[in-house]
Amino acid sequence: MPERISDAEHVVMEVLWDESPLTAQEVVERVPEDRAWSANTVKTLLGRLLAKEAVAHEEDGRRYRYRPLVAREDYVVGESQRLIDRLFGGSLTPLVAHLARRDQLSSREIEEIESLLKELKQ
Amino acid sequence: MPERISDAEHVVMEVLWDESPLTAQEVVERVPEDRAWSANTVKTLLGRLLAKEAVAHEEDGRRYRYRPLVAREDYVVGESQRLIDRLFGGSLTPLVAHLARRDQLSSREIEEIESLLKELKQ
DNA sequence: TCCTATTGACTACAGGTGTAAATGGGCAGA
DNA sequence: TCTGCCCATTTACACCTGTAGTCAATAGGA
Repeated sequence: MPERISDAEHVVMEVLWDESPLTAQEVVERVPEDRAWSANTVKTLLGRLLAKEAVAHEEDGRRYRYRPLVAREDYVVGESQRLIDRLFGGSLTPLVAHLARRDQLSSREIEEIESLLKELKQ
Repeated sequence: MPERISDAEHVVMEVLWDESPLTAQEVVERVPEDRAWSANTVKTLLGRLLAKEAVAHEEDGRRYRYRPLVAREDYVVGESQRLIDRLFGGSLTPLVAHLARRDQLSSREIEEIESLLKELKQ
């Protein structure tokens, strides 16, 4: 059972999911600018992710290269399910209904979802 | 800009969304049993929700009656959007795709969503 | 009138989180 | 060999969160 990944840690995970393995320095460089984190902050987060066994590191000379242990897919599904359980009694339909009604769905999106569903029915 | 409502606070909000206004004691009685909170815990949460202006209270004799200031609809849409922004670049389609592929969608749900979308297209 | 139960306010406290500075070991250049 | 730099680890610290105990006021019963 992997421990929960916090918001800040998630940002680091996204970097590693996008490309890995990376050194701490490389992660620092790839963190979105709007975060404006110091290198130390990123290293702290990497350390915590190591402790949570969400990433692993392998030695590479005198540095480490980090790579994810948790699949993005699993994280994403887990978080989504958590939200849906908490807010919609576990069913996806009301979420779609909510967002759709709030005009969050363009007709392009509607069609995308429709064709997705058509595939699934087969 | 309302402050973020924590998980535990959200449980209290659900009670008040379901029925309000309620006294602190009544909220305590309606909190789901699996939480097993002491009355003090619930009162602390109510106090924090007051501070965050997520609920208001009006005097009623020597007690207060609490009622939500934040609409459930707003909270739900806000949290959903937050997740979708964080994980899916703001678009709902990949969320549906993910959950659907992971077999989270029964054929009944698929049909519900389909008919929902059909309505929206009109 | 005095005691007790109730109620809201205040305080507590450990663990998580966001953010980072201090520290210590090794390597490369002077 | 000394010195500064780079890297990972350790420590720090304030704030949030979950969970609850204590206190003071008050109202109702004895």
